[in-house]
Amino acid sequence: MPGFSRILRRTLATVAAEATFPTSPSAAASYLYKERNFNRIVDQFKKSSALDHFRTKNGVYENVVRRLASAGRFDQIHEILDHQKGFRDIKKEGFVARLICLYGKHGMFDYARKLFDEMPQLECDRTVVSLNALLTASVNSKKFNENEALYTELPEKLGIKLDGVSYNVIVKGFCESGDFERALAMLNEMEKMGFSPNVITFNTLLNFLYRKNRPEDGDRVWRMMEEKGVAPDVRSYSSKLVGLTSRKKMKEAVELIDEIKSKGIKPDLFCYNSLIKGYANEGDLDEVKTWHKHIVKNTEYDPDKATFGIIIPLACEKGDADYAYQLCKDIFHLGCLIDPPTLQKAVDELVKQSRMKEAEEVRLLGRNNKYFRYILQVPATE
DNA sequence: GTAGGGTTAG
Repeated sequence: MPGFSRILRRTLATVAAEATFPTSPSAAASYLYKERNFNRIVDQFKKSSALDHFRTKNGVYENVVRRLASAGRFDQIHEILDHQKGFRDIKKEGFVARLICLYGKHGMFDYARKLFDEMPQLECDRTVVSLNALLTASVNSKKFNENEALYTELPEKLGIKLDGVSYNVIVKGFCESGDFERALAMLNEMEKMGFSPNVITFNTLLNFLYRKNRPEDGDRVWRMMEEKGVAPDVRSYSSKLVGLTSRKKMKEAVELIDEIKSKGIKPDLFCYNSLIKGYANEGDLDEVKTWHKHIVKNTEYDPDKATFGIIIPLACEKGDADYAYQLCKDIFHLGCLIDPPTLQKAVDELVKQSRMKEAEEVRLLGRNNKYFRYILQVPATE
């Protein structure tokens, strides 16, 4: 009875976890990454927060808050973040800025604002750092347009001067709300205030424009960046690549890859995946295979979830079951994440071609995935 | 410790 033994093992593991209450910050963190029960997570998170070093581990905070948010457990997000007020770090602005951002990432702007307003009572100084965190929270909560006062009136009211970071957040806000003209106007505004747009400012704009299919405006900003003597980095180029590949300008995209290299910049997985996506959109399985091989052989990167998510559906569509099957094995060999629907497509294609043994194998790989147990359907064999 | 890419495990 495999089902029963699994339940038994899980129960024993839980008992063991409770018995060996993690007292070191990193043990506490790794417990929280693994724990699946939200009530236990919240409880354990609050206890762990008492450990000084635990509170420096932003990764666990991000992870736990994100998981709670995707389960809609916003009360519990507030519960664990509000609990942080009981520790001395709450007097440190950087720590509070982190909390403000955490609220903002999941649409909880009102909580972010409340915490910002409470900072004086918490004996925590407010500078441009926490103001920027609040601005970021309003952008991430998509409340940017409603919150113009955050960058117009609030700085003056508190005697805080905006800095370059602030302007980059404001530019992002206008991009997110689709207002390219105001985003551009903000470049002039920031220069007037003595802050030069940097590569982050330009990348924010380029990413928005090329992704939203506005290549002419993208190229305009690119020229502006060159005029200002700001050197593009790999992220600038990968935005430009998206602009080319989404318009199926594959020849230019490949040339751009060479240009990147000639500048001494290493194209990263984002670049290669966008190239592969372009070829996949054209249904060109041969080119997709070529670039997949290129990643494996000539770069330091491993194909990732995004790569497989593009290639497997195409391989299935083209009826190349061998390739799809090989890719599925690669996923588990690399221990990488994959969307269940993608994997299901591979199973379906194998079944369609009556390759039941391989279909079953992929199904089992899905079930034993180290990150997640996928329940994949494969018709029972007679 | 606040700013830029595509996802993210209930």
